[in-house]
Amino acid sequence: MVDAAVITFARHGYRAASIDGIAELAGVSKPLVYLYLHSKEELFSAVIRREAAALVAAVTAAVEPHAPADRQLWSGLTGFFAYTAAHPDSWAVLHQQARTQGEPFAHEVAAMRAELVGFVTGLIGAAARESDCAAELAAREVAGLAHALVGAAESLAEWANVRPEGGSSDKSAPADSREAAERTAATLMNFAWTGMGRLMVGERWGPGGAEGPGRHQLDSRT
Amino acid sequence: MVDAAVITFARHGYRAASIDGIAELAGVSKPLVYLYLHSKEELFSAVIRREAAALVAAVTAAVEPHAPADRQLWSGLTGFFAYTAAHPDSWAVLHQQARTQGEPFAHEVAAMRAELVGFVTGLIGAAARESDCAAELAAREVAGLAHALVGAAESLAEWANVRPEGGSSDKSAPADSREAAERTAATLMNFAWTGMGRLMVGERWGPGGAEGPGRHQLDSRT
Amino acid sequence: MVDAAVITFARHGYRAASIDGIAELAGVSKPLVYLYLHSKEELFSAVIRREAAALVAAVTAAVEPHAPADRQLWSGLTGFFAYTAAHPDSWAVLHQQARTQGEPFAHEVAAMRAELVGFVTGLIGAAARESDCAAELAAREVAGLAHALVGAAESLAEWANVRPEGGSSDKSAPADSREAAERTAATLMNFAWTGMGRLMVGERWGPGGAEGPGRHQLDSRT
Amino acid sequence: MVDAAVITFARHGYRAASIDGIAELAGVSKPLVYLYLHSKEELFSAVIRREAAALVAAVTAAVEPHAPADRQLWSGLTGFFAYTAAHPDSWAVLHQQARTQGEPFAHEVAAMRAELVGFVTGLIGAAARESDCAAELAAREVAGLAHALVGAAESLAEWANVRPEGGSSDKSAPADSREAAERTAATLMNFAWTGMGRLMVGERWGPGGAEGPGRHQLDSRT
DNA sequence: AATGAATGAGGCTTCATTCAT
DNA sequence: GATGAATGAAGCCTCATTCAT
Repeated sequence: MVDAAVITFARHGYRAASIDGIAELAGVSKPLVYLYLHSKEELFSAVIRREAAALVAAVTAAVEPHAPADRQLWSGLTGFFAYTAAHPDSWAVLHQQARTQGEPFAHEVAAMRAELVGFVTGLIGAAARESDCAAELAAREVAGLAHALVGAAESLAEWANVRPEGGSSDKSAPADSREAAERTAATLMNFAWTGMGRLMVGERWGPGGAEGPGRHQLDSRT
Repeated sequence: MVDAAVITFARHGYRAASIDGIAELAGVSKPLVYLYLHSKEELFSAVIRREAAALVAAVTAAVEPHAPADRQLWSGLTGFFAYTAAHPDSWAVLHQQARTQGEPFAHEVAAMRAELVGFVTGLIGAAARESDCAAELAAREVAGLAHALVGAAESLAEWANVRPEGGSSDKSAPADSREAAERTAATLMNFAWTGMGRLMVGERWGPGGAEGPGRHQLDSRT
Repeated sequence: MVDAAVITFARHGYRAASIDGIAELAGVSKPLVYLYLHSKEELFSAVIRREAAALVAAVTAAVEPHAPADRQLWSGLTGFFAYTAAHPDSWAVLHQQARTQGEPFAHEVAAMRAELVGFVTGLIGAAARESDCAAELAAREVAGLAHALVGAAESLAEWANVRPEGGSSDKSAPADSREAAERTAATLMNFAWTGMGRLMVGERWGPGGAEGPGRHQLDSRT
Repeated sequence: MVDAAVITFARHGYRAASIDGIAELAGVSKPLVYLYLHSKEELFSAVIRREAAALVAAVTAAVEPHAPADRQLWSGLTGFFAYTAAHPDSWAVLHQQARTQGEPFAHEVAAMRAELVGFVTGLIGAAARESDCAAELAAREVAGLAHALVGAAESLAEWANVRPEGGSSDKSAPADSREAAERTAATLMNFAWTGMGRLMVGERWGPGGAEGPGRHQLDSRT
C-alpha cells in the first residue's frame, strides 16, 4: 500500500497525487488507506521515512567498513548509484517531491541528507588523518566539500538514470547496472577525490594571477 | 505581479500555490492576474522563463570573457552563488519547483540547465586544450564531469544560502555576500578543478588495491 | 436527481442553470451530482435522452396500431398532448432548451423529432395508399406537410398548456386533461387532415384569381 | 451595434454571449455599449423589440390589404418566410433564444407572437364571414386554429431555411428566395386553408367509427 | 476487517459591470 | 464622447475526509 503511494507521489507530486489514485493502484478502498495511515500528510511522511531509511540502509550496507577512506567512499557511492538506479521512484520521492513540499516534509529529507553528508564528512576527516595531513582543513571547509560531493552525486544520479535510452536489452542484467553504478562512482571519485588529495597537502586553487607557493592552476604543474 | 508569483511558487510549489494568494501578495485582484497572464500554467511558464533568463544573464555577466578557463569558471560560479544568494526564491522556483512539475515546465528549466552545463563543458574542453593535455577525455566523461560540477554547485548554493542563520546584521553588506560567493566558488574550485587537472594528465582513481602507473590514491603522493 | 435537473434546465436553460441549484433542488450535495453524472454536459445529455425517450414512448404507447391512418395519427397526437400537458418541464427541456444549445445537444433532440416526423410521414403515405389516391404527392411535399403538422402540434402543445389559468380545481382530474388532449388533437386533425384529404384528390390552393380545374378556394365549394 | 448583438445572441444564446464579444464584433469598446444600452438585460430587450418590430413590419408590409382573406394570409406568410430566410439571425434570436430565457424576455416575444396570431385569427374570422359560413366556429376553436397555423409556419420556416444545402450558386438570386418563400407559403396554404374551408361548412373530423352527417374522413369521400 | 456513499472546502476561470481619464 | 484598467460575484469541478454498514 505504501508502495503504491511511493509510485504515485513520485510520478505526480504530493499535491497532484490523489488518495483515490493511490487506493486504486494499491487495489484497496480509500477508507482503508485512512484506517492505516490517517491522513495524506501522514501517508507522505511515512513514505518519506521509509524510503529515506531504505536509501540510507542501502548506502550503509554497501560501504566496506574496514577499507581505507577512499574505498569506503567509493563503495558507498556505488551503493547510492545502484540504489537510485534500481528504485527511481523512491529516489524521485525523496529528491524531487519531498524537498519541495514545505516544512513538515522537507525537514525529514534534510535529516536524511544530513546523515549522508555527515558520513562523507567523517570520511574526509578520516582521510585527512590517514594521510599525514600537513594542511589544516577548517571544519567549515570540510562541510562544504562534503556538501559539494553529495550534491555532485545527486546530480550524477539523475543524469545517469535518465540517459541510457538506447539500452540493449529490455531489462539490463543486474550485473550491468552494478557495473554502471561503479563506473559512475569512479567518475565522481576521479573528479572529486583527487582534488581533495591535493587540498590536503596544502595546495589551493586561487583566483588570482600572481600567486604564492602552493598555488595551483590547472595548466601549471611541475 | 510576476514577482509575487515567483515568491508564491517558490514557497508553496506549483500546485499548492493559489492564484488567490498570488493576487493578494501582488496587491491586485484575481481577475487582473488573468487579464495579463492568462492561466496558471502560462503564469508559471512566464515565471520560469523570466527567472531562467535572469539567472543565465547573471552568470554570463559575471564571467570574465578573456581570462583562462579556470578563472572563467570561477567567476561564473561566483556570479551563480551571488545570484542564488541574492534571489533565493528565484533559485527555488527554478531548482526545486519547475523541475518537478512535469513536462511543460521541466523542459524549460532543463534547457536552461543544459545551457549552463554546456558552458562548463566548453570550459573543461578549453582547459584540456590549454594544457598540453596528454590524456584523451572521452566526451561522455567530460559531460559527466560537467554534470557533477553543476550538481555540486547547486548543492553548495542551497547549503550556502540556508546556513547563515546567526548572521550579524539583518541584511549583511553586499560586500559580505559577494565575498561569501567568492569563497564558496573557491571551495568548489578547490574541490573540483584540481582533480580535473590530475585527470587531464592521465591520473585515474581506481577502486582497487595495487595498480599500475597513473594510479592515484588519496594517501599516495609523490 | 435527474428530475431536479429536468426542472432546473427547463426553467432556466442550460447555461443559466447551475449545478448548485440542481443539487439543492434534488436535496443532495453538489459533488454527488458529479459522482453519478460526470459533468454538466453529460448531465444535460442524460436529461435529453431520458426525456426524449419518455416522450417517444408516450406517443408510441398512445397510438392504436391497427387503426386507420387518421385514427392512428389522432391517437398519437392525443398521447403527445397528454404527455406535454402532464410533463411540461420535460417538454420545455426538449422543445425550448435542448434545441438551442448548439451541437452536442441539438443533434439528440433533432433525432427524436425526426423520429416523430418520420412517423407522421409514414401515416400520410399510408393514408394516400388507403384512399385510391389520384394525385401524386412528391416526397418532398409530404415531408413539408409532416413538418408543418408536427410544428402545429408543438405550437398547440404550448398554447394548450399555458392557457388554462382560471382553472377550476387545483389539479384538474386526469379525465379532464385526457379530454383536453383529445380535444386539442381533434382541433389539429380538423385543421390539417381534412386539407390533406383534398390535397390527395388533386385539389390545390393557389394564390391567383381565376384558375383551371382543381382550383380550390375557401369560398368556392361545389 | 445592436446588429452585432443580434448576431452574437443568435449564435451563442443569451447567457453564452459575452458583452466583450458583442463589443468586439461591433468594433467599439465595452463601456460604450454600457453607455447606450445600460445592461445586458436591456441590450437583449432592445434586440428583441427591434427584431420583433422588424418581423411584424415585414409581414404587415407583405400583406395585400384589400385582397380576399386567403390571399391576405398567403401574402403574409410569404412575407414571413421571406423575412426569416433573409434574416436568419433575427429569427433565431426571436424564436430560439428569447423564448427560452425566462420572464423578462419571453414575454416580449410572446406579445409579438400574439400579434401575429391575432392577425391570423382575424383573417380566419373574415373568411368565415366572407363565405356564407354555415358553421359556428367557437372563438376558442378559431384561436386554436390560428395557433396551429402559426406554429406550422414557424416549423416550416426552420425546415425551409436549414435544408437547401446543395444550392446552386453561392447567393441565390433574390428572385429565387422570393419564389421559395411563395412555394413554402403555398404548401402551408394547401395544408391548412383547405381543411379550414371544410370546417366552415360544418364538416368535422371525428375519431370515432360510426358517424353522423358531416362526418368526414380522409378516405370517405363522395 | 473493509467499503459504498456522501460532503465541506477550496481552486481555476469567466463575466457583467464600473471608474478615472 | 470614448476607453483602458480593474474587480465582485459566481460557476464548474476536484479532493481529502468521514460515516453507516
